[in-house]
Formats: sequence, structure tokens, C-alpha cells
Amino acid sequence: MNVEKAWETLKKHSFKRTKNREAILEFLAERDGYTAAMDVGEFLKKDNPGVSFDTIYRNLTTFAELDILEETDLNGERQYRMHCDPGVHHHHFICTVCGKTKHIPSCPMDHISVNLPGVEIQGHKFEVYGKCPQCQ
Amino acid sequence: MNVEKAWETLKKHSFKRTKNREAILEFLAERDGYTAAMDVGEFLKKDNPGVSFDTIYRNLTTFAELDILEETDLNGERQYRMHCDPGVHHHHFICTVCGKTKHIPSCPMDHISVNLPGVEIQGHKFEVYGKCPQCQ
DNA sequence: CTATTAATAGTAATGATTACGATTCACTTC
DNA sequence: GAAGTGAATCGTAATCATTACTATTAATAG
Repeated sequence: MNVEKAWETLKKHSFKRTKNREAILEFLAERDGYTAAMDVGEFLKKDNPGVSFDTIYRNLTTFAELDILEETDLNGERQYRMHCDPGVHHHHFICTVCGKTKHIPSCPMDHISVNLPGVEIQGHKFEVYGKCPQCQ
Repeated sequence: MNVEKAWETLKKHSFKRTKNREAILEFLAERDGYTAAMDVGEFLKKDNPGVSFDTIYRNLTTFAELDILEETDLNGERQYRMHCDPGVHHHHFICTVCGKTKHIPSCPMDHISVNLPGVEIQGHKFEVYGKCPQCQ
């Protein structure tokens, strides 16, 4: 997912083009891993010192709902990254130091017969944690 | 893991036998799923209205470090359950309504060749979410 | 029984997130 | 391109879970 595609999606759902949204998308497009909501906010403050939490969280949540961003909870913080490939299910290795991710194309649900009679499966989470080469 | 075994472990590490710890262990031994730290606290207050957050969180953290409890983060809250079988690696299905869990003995790391050259793997998380038969 | 030191109570502080009324701004329509 | 309209934002307060800290209490060893 790149910034243009994100804007197509936003247009399609009649969201307006604002400076804050542009900044968020351009910032996350540059990064290749997860970034905490608060850190996105810190970045926004450079151009716009008065951004409010409301703006930061509302937009990140909206983007995640539209599958523009991927979202995860990492040690109590909400983290976001550009969606690598919306529509193609995948997982990630996540560096616990810098947040950088690596794609894991296969999914445990395809390999494991989860024998759970009667339960209604809604979703799953699979993440591998460690240190990327640069952070060791 | 049952309450007696938990006390053996605690004794071995010279932790004292206190009313609060007894209450926490007995409460979690009764439950068969994850319980939020705050809910454990609520329960403690029945017998001891003045328990402090310090006591709740410190003991839960200690128990998790000693592998008496298993710990996970679920929608922003820290959740705990008696360790099914310390020493035997496993995963869980977790009911998103009541927190009840079901054992998943197999591990994705055994089935998926995570091809990540140069990274140092430290851990992983695999959880399946859904509704248990009672909560549908 | 007494001493020692862990454990706890009580409460304040922190950190992330949510909420909301007032204001501003992007975009439609004329 | 000016005006109108509702979405988006600001500024700030509130909430919620968790952490931190000091004075006091209580579990265990000797």
C-alpha cells in the first residue's frame, strides 16, 4: 500500500484531504515497521505543534478500519504500519527494539488443525518477536 | 498447576504465605480462562476491601515470573490464568466474551519455516479468538 | 517472644487513550 | 470564486489501567 492508493480509498469513502492525514500517511509510508500512535503524534507536532490526541487517534483508527494501516498492540501501546498488502493474509516478525517488521507469508491456521468443537472462530494473532540484524 | 504446587514454588523462592496471595491463587484456580488484573483485584476486595493496586499487580507479576500464572495482553488489559502445564509449550483459543480458554497443543513455530536470515528470535505469540459454545 | 525484612495499605503519579464543546476548514453548489 | 454545510480539528479535561512511593503491618526465623 502506498500513499496514492490510500487516498483513493479515502476518497471512495468521502473522507476529506487534510494536512494531518497527509502527514500521517507520508510518515508511515517512509517507515518499514510498526510505530506507536504516540510517536506518530510526535511527528505531526513538528509541522503542527497543536495537533490534538483526538486527531491522531481518530485518523489512525479510521485508517486501520479502511485497511490502509495494520494495527497491533505491543507492550501496552497501539502500533500502526502501512498495510503491506491489503487482502492478502499474512503475519510479521517484529523487532522488539526498533519495531521493524519482516513479512511471514504463511499462516498457522493453514498448518494447524485447531480442534475446537463448537467454538466460533473470529480471528487470530501470530507474531514472532526478536531482534533484527541492525539491533543486535 | 494447582494451588498446592504454586505454594511449593513460592516456598522454594522464599515468598511468604499471605492472605492476599492465597486469595489470588484460589480465585484463579477456580477459573478456566483469562481474567483481567483489575477483576482479580475486584475479587480480592470482597474479603479485603483495602487491597492496594500495588499488592495486586506485584503479586500477579511475581506469579507470572515464577511460571505459576500465564499472562497475556487482551484489548489493552493484562490478563492472567493458572499455568495449564508449566514447562510444556502450548497456545490457547480465547473466548472474546468470557475469557475462557481451550488448549492448543501444537505450535506454529514447529510447522512454519520462518525464513528470517540474521534475526535473533526471542519469542512469539499465537492466540485464536472467538466465541465458546456458551457465549454464542 | 523478638527481630528482621518482606508484604501491604493508602494514596499520588504516570502514560496512553477517550471524550467533547467550540472553532476551523475542505469541499459542494451556485 | 463566494457562501454554506458538515466533516475535521483544537484545546483541554476526563478516564482507565498501571506504576510508584512511604509509612505501617505482619510472616517467618531464631
